[in-house]
Amino acid sequence: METRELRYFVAVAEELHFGRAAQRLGIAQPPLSRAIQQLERRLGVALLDRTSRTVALTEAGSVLLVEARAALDAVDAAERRTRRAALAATGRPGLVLVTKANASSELLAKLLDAYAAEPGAVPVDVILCGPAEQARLLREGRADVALLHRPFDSTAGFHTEELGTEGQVVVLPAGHPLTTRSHVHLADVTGLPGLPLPRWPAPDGSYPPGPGPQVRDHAQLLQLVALGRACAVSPESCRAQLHSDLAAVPVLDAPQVTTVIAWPAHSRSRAVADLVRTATRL
Amino acid sequence: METRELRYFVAVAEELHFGRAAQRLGIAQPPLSRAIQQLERRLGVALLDRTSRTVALTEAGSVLLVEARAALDAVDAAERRTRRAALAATGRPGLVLVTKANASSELLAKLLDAYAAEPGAVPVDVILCGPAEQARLLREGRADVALLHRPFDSTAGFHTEELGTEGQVVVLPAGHPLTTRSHVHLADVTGLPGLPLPRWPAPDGSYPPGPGPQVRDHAQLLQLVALGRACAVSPESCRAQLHSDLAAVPVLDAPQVTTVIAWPAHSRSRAVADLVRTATRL
DNA sequence: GCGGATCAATACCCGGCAGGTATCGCCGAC
DNA sequence: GTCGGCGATACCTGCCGGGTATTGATCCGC
Repeated sequence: METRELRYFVAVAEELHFGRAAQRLGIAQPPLSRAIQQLERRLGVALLDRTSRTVALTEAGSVLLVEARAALDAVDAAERRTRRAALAATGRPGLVLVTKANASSELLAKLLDAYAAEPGAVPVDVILCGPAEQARLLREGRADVALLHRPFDSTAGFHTEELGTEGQVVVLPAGHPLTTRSHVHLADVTGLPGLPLPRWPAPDGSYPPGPGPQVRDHAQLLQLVALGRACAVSPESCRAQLHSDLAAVPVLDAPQVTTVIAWPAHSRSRAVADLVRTATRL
Repeated sequence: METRELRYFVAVAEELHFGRAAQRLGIAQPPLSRAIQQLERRLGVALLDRTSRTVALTEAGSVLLVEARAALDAVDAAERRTRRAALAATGRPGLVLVTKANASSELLAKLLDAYAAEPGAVPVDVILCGPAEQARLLREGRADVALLHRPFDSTAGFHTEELGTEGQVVVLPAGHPLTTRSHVHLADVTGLPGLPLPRWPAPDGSYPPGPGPQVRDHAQLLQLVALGRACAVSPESCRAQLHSDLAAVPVLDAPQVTTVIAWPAHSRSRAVADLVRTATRL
């Protein structure tokens, strides 16, 4: 299978419409029809159920859609990492580290300091992004290493080392009745009147349905909490960033959050290895 | 980048010889030279240092070699999983589970029994293979789910659930002086006179240099121990398979072994999800 | 129920590119 | 110096990817 065929199939599978898919690919519709037919013939598998009016994925087709996206990601990552390696060899060999904005900032500062003190350290660019974006950047070869937080972030496809574990707290507007408690349970904070938990975007950028406000990052969320429009359950290290109008109370039965440093499974970079080693020694 | 180009590049990078690579690919040498030149031009990156007598990988080239292999694996896995999905839809929807021969057999039996009792269970084929082969089979789409053992097996690229943790024992010929001890430490069993630890094959099938005998699976290893040619440090669940001519003594400071159930990150199979759920409830 | 609209499939043509053969140019070995 | 091995170049050919025109089938409005 050639990547061209996979790209064509993904386009059709996503559009479920040969004409639109062809337009998106910048080719005419007949060659696209033919390419998909060839792909099906070579695989010996029906990928699409098509009537002359409608197109639907077969069971095998929906498997291929997922797998083809993964394979195309791998090809793109190969290209990008090769380009990065060439740059690193000739010019400025820098690392790109990606982490969630407002998360583990203390750990991050310690890590960057400790790594910078290592012999042979290279400059590290830090990218701050919304949750669930880190994995994509790392997978696409746009970043060399990431700080992820289990169980929120999936670490599938990466090598990881655990850096630390912490409990979670509920962040509330200062003066809320619960802030007098020394601790609470999850059941105490779900469904608080007027303080719903927020909705985070799914990996595809869409928001699940529900009552809470939509948030893209932690700063937004804290602002909404301060406004009395939401409450938040967050790792306790976020306490360092709370203003006086916010209060945090430990949630005893919330899952422990593990911060891990993650890098692509095939990284051959000396700098990444050094950074990881530094991180594990913190 | 097309998979054809990647395949060509991998062949040249592995052979470091255009003529032999072309032969391996079943094409003539000139088109291969041209294809690699095009690839380099499109990437804007030198991949190979070539004189008219010798070919060597550049830094970027060795990155691409690793990444290209991973990308080609992903493409092949996409093809195989699609074919499997088509078979499952039309014919006998079976699962393929792969595990190390002689490992976790009790757990495996319990898992298969429990899963078979689930409503909607499908037949499960079990593949037993040598260590480090499981990950390959799973990655290549030849198996749906695997039992892996951390820290021996890398779980990079898979979703996993932990099933249990156990200590390790040293397996010795019956009557060996150490068998009278209630426990030992790692230092006690490395470098035992005449009883070296064995050498396991690397992922590429080659053996590291060293004194111990080469083994491919656990049964071979136990046989060598019985013959007084080696000793073995293994998870304690292997005790169930020891004959009377072998003895096991706990090793206090050997790393804990965690058995995990692993499946490809993009699995959409209902049967895999059921099996995993069953496993976590054991 | 009929005509038009819509959409995938088919028919057919063209140009580019993958692949082949022949050859060159370079370099190391003897 | 000559020969042999190896990658690059030159040039040709046929296939295949892509284009336009058209058909055939289904849904929809009236």
